[in-house]
Amino acid sequence: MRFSANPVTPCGVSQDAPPSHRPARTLADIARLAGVSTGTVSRALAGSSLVNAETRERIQALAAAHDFRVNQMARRLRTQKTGVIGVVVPLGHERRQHLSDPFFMTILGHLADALTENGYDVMLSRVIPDAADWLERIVDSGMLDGVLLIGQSDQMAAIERVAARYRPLVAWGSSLPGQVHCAVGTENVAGGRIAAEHLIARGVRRIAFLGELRAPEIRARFEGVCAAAAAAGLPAPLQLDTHLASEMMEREIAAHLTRHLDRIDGIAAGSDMIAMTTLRVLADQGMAVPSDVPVIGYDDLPLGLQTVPRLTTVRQDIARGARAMVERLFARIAGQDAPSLVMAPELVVRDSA
Amino acid sequence: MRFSANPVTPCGVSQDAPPSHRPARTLADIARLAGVSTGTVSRALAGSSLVNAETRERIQALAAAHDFRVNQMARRLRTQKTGVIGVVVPLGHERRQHLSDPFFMTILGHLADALTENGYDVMLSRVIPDAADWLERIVDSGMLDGVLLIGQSDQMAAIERVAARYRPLVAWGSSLPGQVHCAVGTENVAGGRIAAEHLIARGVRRIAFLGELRAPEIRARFEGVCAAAAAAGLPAPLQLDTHLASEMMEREIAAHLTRHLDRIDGIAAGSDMIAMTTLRVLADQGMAVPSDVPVIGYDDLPLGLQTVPRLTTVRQDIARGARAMVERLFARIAGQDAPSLVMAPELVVRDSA
DNA sequence: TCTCCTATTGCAATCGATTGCAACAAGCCC
DNA sequence: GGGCTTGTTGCAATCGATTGCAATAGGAGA
Repeated sequence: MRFSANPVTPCGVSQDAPPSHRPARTLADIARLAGVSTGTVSRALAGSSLVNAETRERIQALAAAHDFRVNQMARRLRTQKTGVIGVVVPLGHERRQHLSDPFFMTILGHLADALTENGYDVMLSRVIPDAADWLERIVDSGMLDGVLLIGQSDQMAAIERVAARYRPLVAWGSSLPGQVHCAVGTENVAGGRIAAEHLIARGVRRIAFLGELRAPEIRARFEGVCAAAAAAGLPAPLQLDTHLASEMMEREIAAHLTRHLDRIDGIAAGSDMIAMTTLRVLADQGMAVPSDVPVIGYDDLPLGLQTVPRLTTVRQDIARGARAMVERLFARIAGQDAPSLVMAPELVVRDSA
Repeated sequence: MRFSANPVTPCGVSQDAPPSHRPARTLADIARLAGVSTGTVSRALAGSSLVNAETRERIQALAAAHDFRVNQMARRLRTQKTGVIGVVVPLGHERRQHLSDPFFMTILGHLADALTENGYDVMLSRVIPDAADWLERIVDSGMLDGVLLIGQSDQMAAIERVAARYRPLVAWGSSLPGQVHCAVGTENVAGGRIAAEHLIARGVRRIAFLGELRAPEIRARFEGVCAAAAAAGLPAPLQLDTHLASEMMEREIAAHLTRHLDRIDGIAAGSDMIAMTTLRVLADQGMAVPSDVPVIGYDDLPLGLQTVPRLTTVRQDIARGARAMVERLFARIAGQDAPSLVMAPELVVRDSA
């Protein structure tokens, strides 16, 4: 805690000096005090060179003394720029998935960093797309200069519809051929293939894939896993639905494994969170990873470094993806065009497979 | 993915029917179309009983057909209610701590849920309090109906100063005697004592505390640990600074443990994230938990269920805390008074201690 | 038929800033 | 001294909605 030399109150907290005058709420208040018009005050506070340097400083001092700050609502209405970017998490399938899902949070953190560094505020919405026009409501609210979507969920149709007329919109997720909206993501089919090939190289022959297929990303990863298995002449992988809501995930995986563990010898998880939960369940069941059954994840969350054993996974460069999303969004706000980005996934071999 | 029966484009996405008319942007557009005044349109869209049911429906239909949505900026300027709550993460010490810290994210998720359920939007700010008036800028921006602070960091003075005049402000964190701002948190001294007592009951005699003391919460937990040790006639615990930025944490803990492991026989961590990283480091160093050295965390994050061994910890009921913060904030927005809340921490015994 | 009441609707002020344009003074040159 | 530039400042429209009050029409009641 920082203690200053000021008098200290009973709670052990120093009080900075209060402003000596009563606060002013509007430009007009300051204008009256300074004996000028509101226009001049507005220009002075904006640092415009149109106003005399002396008056400008006098007005700024006055504003500071009355700790005046311009009303952003009014300013933004007038200038038609809000300085706010919406970061939206659509939970189409998986309504129970919590906002605290580590993948969301990792990418949200990077997005928030990039946006605040550029002077934008972040408006966070976790929406359950009940109404068909959920995205229209967001983009047409007049509150936002642009929108970033974390994941497409099962809302491709709604996103495409809006993107056709609303430019400053960028999504994290898949780019399908012919898609009009700008998306940043990794090549999920290739990623799935890489994961499976790694398992196969370790001698796995009967792969289980944990994850459900309604989200396009997860479905693509599964397709990659299937392709690799087919190419190696192995039987088709066993696909086991796994919901992302953390409360249910552990029970569900445990049930899957007790039922199917004798029929498989390696696990490709649809995400790192699924993989981490799987490690936990396997430990409970007395199975050793990777010697009894190797496990590979997908995402490369920082948390994967903390597990025992450390998670082998397929890396999506989330930090780079977030930067790319913000770059593309700014380009689109500036009226330029910005194409989708598909990043190559990368195998990260640690200890679990 | 949901496929509808509509014609399908090459990207495999169905196109919903576009609106048949060109979109209307303002109330005045709709008013012209309907042959009424903007006032009537405004009332009609608000569902006011002042306008004839027939006209009301006609206007609503018109608005829907031209997919019109009222400009929130203008509406909010006029009504002086923004419908937005700021959720602010001050990073005073620990500037490098990332927004993706699981504790932040867990509480943020709960706050966001509670706020959106009540029809509020969430504006997220991660601020590094360089300027002395960082909080004034936020509360006086005119964009927010209220502010929730996640953690007080080392900014007690700034928070107290603003809280003295700005009512709708609630913080997560400590309540010090005489404090004017409303805080919701747990009794950290008691929590620290509980943790240490549990270790001591397991036979630990030389406790190490991992965490740095600039944040008031962590400091209080350490005081509790010290009190318990003193009460049991044990030597003073060894306090080891641990930064919260995840990149540094593992290296730092590893360095601490190689230096001091022979002098301690039990570890109380300042937070669950520190505890989880400690488990990971101990596994690397070939130490068994809890038989060689027990480890206890603090927070009870959902992630603690996923570690091997499962984390023994001191529970803060984050969900309840988040609900309490939102309740108190709403009370304050409504002009009522709302006192601070100090919740009792609770020991959660799992496998790590 | 006249008055009064009620159900609708329009008018215009208002929220608090920004900004193009006009106005004005001082200074300069010829 | 008149015309012109330059540097400042004020005026007033504007952003897009909300809302108190006035105005109107039509019907009911006496």
